[in-house]
Amino acid sequence: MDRELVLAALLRRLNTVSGLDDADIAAIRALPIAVRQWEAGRAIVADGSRPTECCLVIEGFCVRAKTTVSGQRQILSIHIAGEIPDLQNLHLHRMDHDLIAVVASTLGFISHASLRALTRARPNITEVLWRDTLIDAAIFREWIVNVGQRPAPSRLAHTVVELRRRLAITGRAAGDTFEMPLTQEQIGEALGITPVHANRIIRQLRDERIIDISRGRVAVLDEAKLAELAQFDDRYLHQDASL
Amino acid sequence: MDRELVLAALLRRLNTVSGLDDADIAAIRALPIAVRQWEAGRAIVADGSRPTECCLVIEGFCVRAKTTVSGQRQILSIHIAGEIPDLQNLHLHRMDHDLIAVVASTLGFISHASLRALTRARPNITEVLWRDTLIDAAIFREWIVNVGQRPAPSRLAHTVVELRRRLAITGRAAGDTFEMPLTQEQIGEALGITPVHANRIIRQLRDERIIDISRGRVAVLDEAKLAELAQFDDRYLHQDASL
DNA sequence: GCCGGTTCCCAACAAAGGTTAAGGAGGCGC
DNA sequence: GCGCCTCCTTAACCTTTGTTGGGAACCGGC
Repeated sequence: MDRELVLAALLRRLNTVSGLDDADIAAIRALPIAVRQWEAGRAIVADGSRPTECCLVIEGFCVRAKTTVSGQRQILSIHIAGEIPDLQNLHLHRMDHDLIAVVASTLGFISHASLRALTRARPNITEVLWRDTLIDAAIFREWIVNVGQRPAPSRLAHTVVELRRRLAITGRAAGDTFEMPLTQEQIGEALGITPVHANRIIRQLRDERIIDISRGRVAVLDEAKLAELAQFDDRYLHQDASL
Repeated sequence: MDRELVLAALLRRLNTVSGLDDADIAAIRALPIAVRQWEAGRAIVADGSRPTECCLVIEGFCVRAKTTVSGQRQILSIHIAGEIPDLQNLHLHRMDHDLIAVVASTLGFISHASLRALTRARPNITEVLWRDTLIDAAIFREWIVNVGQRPAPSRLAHTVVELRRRLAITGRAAGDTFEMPLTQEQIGEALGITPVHANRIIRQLRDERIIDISRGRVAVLDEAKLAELAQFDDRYLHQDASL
């Protein structure tokens, strides 16, 4: 297993606050992680459940989503390798949304018990994990702005730029194309629009030669126009603790 | 000052996880809090700033909001007495949105230094504060669903029911009416619609005798129809740690 | 290679929400 | 009491997005 690679991705993300010493890093490396393969479309943690472990994305893509009483689904976030999308369960106990693998993925499961032991023993790690959940919340805030204020083409552009930026940190968005394995229906669920309208704006941005989204990949055709549309300000990602 | 009352509200909120012992409570009570009056409309913490203290709402109403490059504003959350709307700054350092008092308010400021000392000394308190920020994030998630999936009248209904529920916990929403001191423009900013459309749906819900919003107060006229519209499921508030 | 499902694509029409513009009510300072 | 300012209110018109219904392309399983 490329356990080393996974831990490296996780540690790089956590370490943006540069508060981890060697002993902290060793303790994280020593965490027992159960690696499992997950098939596309299968729920990892279901709304209403009370999980006893957290899920580290090793390879693949996951989304968090809520379904309303009337059956509409809203995607809340997209998660990539190196992230722990259900870290909040360490203190919230009951899921208020679903966590789903959108493509076949490799996942690592870490028991709450071992994470709690870690945070009790090492305050540095507690702060770093806490910070991680705070960045998660910052991304939710920007997602609210996206869905609440931007017209659909800008919404799509912003989401694409955010994902690209996050993938780039782990070296997965080199060049002008990167993976975004969502169907048009799922893109609609993320942006708060219908699949028909998602198709319309994807086509529109393709016709305007700004981005081309097809078969789970995004190709950036015009960097400048994309930036213009997305109005992306990366401060909310809190990548650099010194800024 | 009714410092006792304030601390009681704060402790009740934090204590939903029932993880605080007497020594923890004593330590929180011993926190140095600088009480200040704030005028309506004035920013408490501005986007881009690097605060050195957290703000406890003692009396009044605050909102968090983001302004896009093109000048549109989205309200992200509404905060009431007993809450600490900028607790995330303890680990994020730089604000990615504004915190604003929407009416004249009494605020208590607690230095990051004293909060950090507290969390370093008392792991229970760390977990409780961490949990508080996680509930904050859970409310953001529901806000995304609200803005992304519900039609405008349901959006308004949901927001009203959520605020009412949270006010009720602190005994501020007894009976059929409660305070919601937002202008129609601000209601629009919270729901992701224009002030004109906000006015339209407020009028509509008034005409249909469901709720009456005027002069900063909400009167619930028809409990059943309101519930029907809002489709409110309070699980996301995580009020009871045992569920 | 064929078949059945999913995904993508598209057009016509309907509905929700945005824009512009303007008048009226209420509160506050002088 | 007057004037100013903010907030509320409304109408007419326009744009974006949703709905319905269909067909084409792709993919995995047999």
